[in-house]
Amino acid sequence: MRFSKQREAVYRTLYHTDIHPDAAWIYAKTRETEPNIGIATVYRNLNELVSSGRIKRISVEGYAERFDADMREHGHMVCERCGRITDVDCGSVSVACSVEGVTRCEITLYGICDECRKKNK
Amino acid sequence: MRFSKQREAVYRTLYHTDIHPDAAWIYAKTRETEPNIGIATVYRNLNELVSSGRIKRISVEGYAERFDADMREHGHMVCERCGRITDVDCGSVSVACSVEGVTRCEITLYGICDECRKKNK
DNA sequence: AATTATATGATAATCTTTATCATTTATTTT
DNA sequence: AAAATAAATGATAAAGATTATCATATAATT
Repeated sequence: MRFSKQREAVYRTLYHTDIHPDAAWIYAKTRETEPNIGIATVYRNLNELVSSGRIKRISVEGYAERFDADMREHGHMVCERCGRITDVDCGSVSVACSVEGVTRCEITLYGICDECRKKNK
Repeated sequence: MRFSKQREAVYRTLYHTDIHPDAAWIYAKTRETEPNIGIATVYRNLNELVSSGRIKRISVEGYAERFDADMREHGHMVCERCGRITDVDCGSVSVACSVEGVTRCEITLYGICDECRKKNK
């Protein structure tokens, strides 16, 4: 796999955020430094970065697919009100439900995040 | 919430399968007993059944949203080759990574299912 | 420098899901 | 039981997300 200017840029965009963005956000953000990049290139590179194990795809109910460049083992907490995703340490858990043939374990918590809880109280 | 013939039919279709199907499958299947039901009605009812806590929505990478009428606590194993979803007992796990504000915990394992492993050996 | 392979950007196409709206079905009220 | 109200339906348009296509551009190899 060649590391083109565009692939580099997409990766860098994702690497420098912790908001677990979707492709549209990554596209807009990457355009700030790479103004001619096309949306297809963003999707293409996200897919290739996922295939090559450099980033993770996160599937969340009710939202477009989101991405994460943090490859350390961790879970996600999805706010059902604002959609924000925050990292959760679930390191020890994946072992507990290991099954034959499993390559990875995704743990996703749904609920209301700190920010949203504060707003409503 | 009123339980119309159509809502009943959609629910029954889902209740009687363990393949964790998507809306298109549920639509086709429900049409066998309810030949005039429209796809919009299927989506509408799936959403309402989810909201009212009668069924679960399952978000899986690379597939349309899928649904499950089994409300007992369990995890899912998604086959990366054939897309099949099978149930996994993870009952004790959700407690282990509880976080403030969390309402539910989804555990999804990705890997290669039994069937697919057999085929390749 | 010529050849080959890979990546790009624009855009069309596809797939999934939701919105709209006139009609139908069910429930309440009179 | 008829009229009035509320909710659900089905057809289809619209929206949103993602992939496919393809001519062009860029990089690697010979």
